Order: sequence, then C-alpha cells, then structure tokens
Amino acid sequence: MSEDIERQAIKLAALAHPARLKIVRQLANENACCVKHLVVTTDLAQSTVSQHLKTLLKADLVFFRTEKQSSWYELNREGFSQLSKELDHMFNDCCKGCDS
Amino acid sequence: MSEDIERQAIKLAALAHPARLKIVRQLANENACCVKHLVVTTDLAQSTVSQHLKTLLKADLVFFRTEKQSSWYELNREGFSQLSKELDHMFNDCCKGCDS
DNA sequence: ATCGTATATCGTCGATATACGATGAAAGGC
DNA sequence: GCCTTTCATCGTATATCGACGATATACGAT
Repeated sequence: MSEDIERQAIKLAALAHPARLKIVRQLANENACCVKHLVVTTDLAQSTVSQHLKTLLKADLVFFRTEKQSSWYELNREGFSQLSKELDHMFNDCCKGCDS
Repeated sequence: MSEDIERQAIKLAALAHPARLKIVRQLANENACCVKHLVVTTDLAQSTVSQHLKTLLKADLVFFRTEKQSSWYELNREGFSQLSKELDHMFNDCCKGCDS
C-alpha cells in the first residue's frame, strides 16, 4: 500500500539525522529525558533540540508529557519495533503475491 | 561511536524517500533490475531514477554491475539486515555499559 | 563512421531541512 | 507582585534535496 510507504518514509526520515539518532539513543538509555538534559548531551541550541523532538513526535517515535515546568520525552518502543519488522519484511519476503 | 551514527544516518536517509522505498521493494521482488525497468515502474524521469540509485549505492544498500549496455542493480541484503539489527539494538538495549 | 539504446552526470530551481537567536507562555520560588 | 527556569514557537539565514531536461559516455548494430 502506498500509504504504508509514505508512513515508513516519514519514520525513516525522522531517524535519518545524527542529532536525532543521538537523542533516540539517550532516550533508550534513560527511558525519559527532559529537554534541558538533551540540550546538554547534544551540544545544540535549545530551540534546535525542540525542533528535532517535534520531528520525532510527528513520526510517532516518541511520547511526550509535561511535568511541572519540564517536558519529558520517552521512546515509543512499539513504533520502533514495528519499523524494524517492516524493514525485515520489505527485503526478505516483500510482496509475495501483493499487487503494488 | 560517532561514525556509526553517521553511517546509520546515511542509510536511513537513503531509505527515507517514497521513490527509493519503491525501488527497494521492486528489487526485493525481482532480485535484480535494470534502470529502464525501474523508470517504468516508478514513473519518474530516467535521470531522477539514476540519482536515487546513486543514493542507495552510496549507502551500501544495493550492489551494481554492468552487463552489455545495461546496469543491473541488486539488493544488498546484508546491509539491510545489519541496519535492522542496529535499529533493534538501539532501542532495546543500547549502550549498556558503553561510553558515548 | 554513424546511429540507436541505456545509463550517468550536469545545471538549474523550487521546496524542504537545519541551525540559531529572540520572544513569549507556563509554572514555581521569592 | 516580580524573577527564574523550562520549554515552544517564530523569524531568518543557509544548506541540502528532489525533480527535470540537456548533455556526455559507453557500446552494439549497421
């Protein structure tokens, strides 16, 4: 399906940047991080980090909640495992019998 | 390692485009395709398809050989499975005990 | 040598991505 | 009330992407 491809491309694009990969690794290690912490570890401006987080959020790769003054971001592990499975499927036994 | 992140980002970026995902699916189905065939199935200009194939090639996601006047492109299945494993690792048990 | 076919590369241009600083909103402490 | 901290968003400058047509290259056929 064509929408699948679009959605996959959006997820992959969201991951296809060193800064966002670093953020994801950080989140994988710490379960949840607030923005300030990610600003320190990525060594980028706070506005830039917020922008990257928005990209990850739009791709359904992270969750987000506010607590006091802070925003906490957390990995969406299901989103990742779905993507990983789709990648496997795509090159292993893709489209045996499907149309597109 | 930082180079790992760069390399992963390049691979992910190479996949992060609907046209290139379609090409990859086509290659997954047919084992090998020449450019002309991909031009027909993607409905893009030949120069555009060549450009996309170059992107996939630089990311080590496809192999390439010439035969007579044609270029044949083929999936690098190892490249894909490596990427899929790295993705799994990244969000499952990334960096238990490593430095970066 | 010339022609036709298949492909790669170049040049261009609009669209999108990436970075930053500035500004403002929300919440807590004084 | 006012100040600080934390974060999101806006505006802007720049870089990269993605599409195309035009051109170059390679090679088999005539």
